[in-house]
Amino acid sequence: MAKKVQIELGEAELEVMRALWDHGPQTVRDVMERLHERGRTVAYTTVLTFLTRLEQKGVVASDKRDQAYVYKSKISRQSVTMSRIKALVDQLYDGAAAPMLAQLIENERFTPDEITHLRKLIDDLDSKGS
Amino acid sequence: MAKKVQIELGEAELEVMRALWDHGPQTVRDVMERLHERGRTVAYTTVLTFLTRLEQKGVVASDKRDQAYVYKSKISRQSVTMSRIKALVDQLYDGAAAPMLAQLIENERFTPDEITHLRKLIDDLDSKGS
DNA sequence: TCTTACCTACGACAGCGGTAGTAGAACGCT
DNA sequence: AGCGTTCTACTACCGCTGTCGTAGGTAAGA
Repeated sequence: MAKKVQIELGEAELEVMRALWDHGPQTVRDVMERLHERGRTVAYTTVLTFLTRLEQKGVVASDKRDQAYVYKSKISRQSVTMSRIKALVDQLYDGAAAPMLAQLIENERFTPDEITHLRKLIDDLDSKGS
Repeated sequence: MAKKVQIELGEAELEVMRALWDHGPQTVRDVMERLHERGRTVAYTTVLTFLTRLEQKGVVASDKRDQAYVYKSKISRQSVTMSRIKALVDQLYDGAAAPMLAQLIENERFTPDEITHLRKLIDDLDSKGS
């Protein structure tokens, strides 16, 4: 379970990953359309560049099918999220997650349902123990 | 209280901000020493560049005292944290904080004390309401 | 006064990420 | 066979960030 030392993804690259996470393996053209839907109207070759770089970084894989390559994500959204949060917590709180979590809880607005859900998550922590 | 639309800080810049947050207003040399203590052995002029850029970005202020300028942060650690988290949540979860929070709670290890504290925070949300 | 030490201003450079153009291969239609 | 469409490979460029070096000011000691 060796974690990549760092999964370094830019903002646009992340949106490409999202397209793959949300809609499964796709061609360059597919991904481009997803990005356009989300308001990022980039050129076809730009998307190609993104995917090529992501493949070099080892976070997506491609295989030729019919005319075009189909790209799929090799990493989970969760691993990226956690990696990012970890970086954040390290950079701002020396790795202590609790204070950041506290701040997050205090500053965000949650619906009653969400609150109930969060409480349940916290409760579950007890039984699990550290 | 209009927040900057975006507080865009690099990783090294963030460490400079931390030095200012943790130890108050300081000279270039002071900040450099803080960075060295934290294992970032950068040159004096590099720190100077950081502080100059941060001032251009409007997040630190300087005033001349004796020989050297003393720099101080103009923004709070909290605002930066929230801004970063917001970016993260937007980028990965379309702005829905709860799912990310949930993932964070599930993946991090907390001490019993921290759990108690977190529970209290959640409880307080109820009384406060949205 | 000359030297030394420290400070700031300015310029430079490389790597990365976002963005795209062009060239050339491959496929299909006429 | 020739043409248009589509795909990939390559190259390029700009702005930002991390990193310094050099040059020139100024204060303080020899």
